[in-house]
Amino acid sequence: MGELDAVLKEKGVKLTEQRRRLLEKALLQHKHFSAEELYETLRQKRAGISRATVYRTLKLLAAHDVLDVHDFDRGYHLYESRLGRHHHDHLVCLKCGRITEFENPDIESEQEKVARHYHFKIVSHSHKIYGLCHRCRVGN
Amino acid sequence: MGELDAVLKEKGVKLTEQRRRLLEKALLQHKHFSAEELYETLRQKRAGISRATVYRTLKLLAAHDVLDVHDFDRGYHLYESRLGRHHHDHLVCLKCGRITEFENPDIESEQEKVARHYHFKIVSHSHKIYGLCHRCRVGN
DNA sequence: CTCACTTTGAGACTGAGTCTCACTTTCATA
DNA sequence: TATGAAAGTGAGACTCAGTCTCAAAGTGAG
Ligand SMILES: [Zn+2]
Ligand SMILES: [Zn+2]
Ligand SMILES: [Zn+2]
Ligand SMILES: [Zn+2]
Repeated sequence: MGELDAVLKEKGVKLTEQRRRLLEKALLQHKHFSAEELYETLRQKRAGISRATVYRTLKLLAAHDVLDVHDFDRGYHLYESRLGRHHHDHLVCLKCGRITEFENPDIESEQEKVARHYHFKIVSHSHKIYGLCHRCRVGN
Repeated sequence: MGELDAVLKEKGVKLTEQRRRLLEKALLQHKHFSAEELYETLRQKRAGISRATVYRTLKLLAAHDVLDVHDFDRGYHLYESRLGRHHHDHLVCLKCGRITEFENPDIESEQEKVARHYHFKIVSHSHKIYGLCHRCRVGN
């Protein structure tokens, strides 16, 4: 966590006690998680962090590129740590909800071509493919 | 509108008076619109359609592929008619909100490769590139 | 007609996320 | 160590897009 501490300090983000406790849990989650899930986990561990702080901190971390935020049409956001990970996009199963990650350099570079064509400066992008995953296809 | 009538009938969707009035307005919008915007327009024209019916009908039309629904991180959805249009994806300006459409066959076919690789059956996809549009870059 | 089925509207309700504001913590400077 | 401005926090009120309820109205086959 010392590394993270440094990363955040560099960005001018104070690592308060609440934020440290939140990060400890958030970074352990090896998959996508929601604000409410995280809040509930922290509440049960008596971590002493309010719902407001959970939402505020997740937003802050996302703004500083420590977390990615995803909207998979569930009515709430899912978060995912970016630390030590490559950019990737997602396949979302409409039946079981399973999320599969993929990386495709050709798509990434085509995007840049598109942006160049429109004189558009890319800041981020979101590419989601919805459908049926391997397991869910079988029954169809 | 006779064509649309046929399209809907075929899908088992009754074209009631309210739905017809909603479609009349929705299909005239040549750009992306929100449910509230549409409701407000209809209300001002005294079209006699409730908010509940607007939301219900938009959902119904989206389910039958008459409309596309987009989430551009505004906290509400935008809709767009699919009738007589090609599939396209979007560039979204973070500063002025402008939405630009693009079509890129290479990205589309790479997506299919990705899906094939994961034995995933694509139903739909959403590809959004966020950043600064041509006009907004100038000031930066 | 008639009866079952569908659609509609007014307004209550939901739920993720934000805001307020009094209180606490942090930290630079004295 | 003292001090005060600035930043962070918690409880709970609030927002607001979207959904639900249920009584009333429309539709349509027989
Ligand atoms: Zn990507
Ligand atoms: Zn991911
Ligand atoms: Zn596409
Ligand atoms: Zn579009």
